[in-house]
Amino acid sequence: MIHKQKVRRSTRQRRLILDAVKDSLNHPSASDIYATLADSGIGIATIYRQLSALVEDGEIGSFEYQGEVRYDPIVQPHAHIVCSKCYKIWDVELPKGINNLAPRNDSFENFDVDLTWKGVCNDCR
Amino acid sequence: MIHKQKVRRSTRQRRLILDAVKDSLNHPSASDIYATLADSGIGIATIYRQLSALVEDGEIGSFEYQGEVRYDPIVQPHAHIVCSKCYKIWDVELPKGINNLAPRNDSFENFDVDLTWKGVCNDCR
DNA sequence: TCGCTATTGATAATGAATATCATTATCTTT
DNA sequence: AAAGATAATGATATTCATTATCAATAGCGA
Repeated sequence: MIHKQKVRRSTRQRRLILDAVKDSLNHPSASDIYATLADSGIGIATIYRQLSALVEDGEIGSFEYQGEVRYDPIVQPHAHIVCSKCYKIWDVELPKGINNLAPRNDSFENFDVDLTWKGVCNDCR
Repeated sequence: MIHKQKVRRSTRQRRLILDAVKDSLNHPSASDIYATLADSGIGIATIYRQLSALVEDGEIGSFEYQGEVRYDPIVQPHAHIVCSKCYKIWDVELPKGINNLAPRNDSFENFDVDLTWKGVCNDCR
């Protein structure tokens, strides 16, 4: 065998963190999740560790924005639109056929796209 | 008058930092530029301050990647393609007509797009 | 229940970026 | 060219997000 697959255990902490992300609406950061689960007694290190693990396991999505990692209950590919004033984030769908527009050639195999529209939202105008 | 426009002064440090970014090929971070200009005696705080100022003035571009801000000699809109293994970055052109695919509606005015393709480059396979 | 080891929580450590502040250098006006 | 106003600098302290360390705990298979 090449790789001993490390078994992922189901812990109270992991279940709570996954639920918190799945129930979220605002693309929370690690410290947002920590705040949400404040009365659970979960340590901040565990928050970071499990969020990374959940992303690695494909249970949640992630992207970086404004100097921190944001987590996303939606794992299906989609785009974001952000306000340059208030920094709020919305989900929007990826343009149809975007993958046909990828710079496909022999030397690069692409399998993912990160797309963010930037503008000023209604509230900020 | 509404705003007293603060005049930007031309300093030796600003010129060197701008030149370093303009001459760069690898989307350098602030500490990359600091290393490049090591024997100039420029302090790290000035590196950060001027890089931000240059972006604000539209002299250079910037984007965040892997937990740090990267600077870009190209200010014209373009996309990036990154390798998920070695984390190298290449410039690619934006798909033609990408702006027509923006989710344009009354409540949001968008004027910029951030597009990154992710995959595995030739060297990493 | 036992034993192995993945996971946790507290906390130290790292790294990027910003704030502070006395000193220096630019630029405009004389 | 000199003076005055103030933007910019450099050293360094500080903040903030994230990761590393490690002894103690708790899943899970035998």
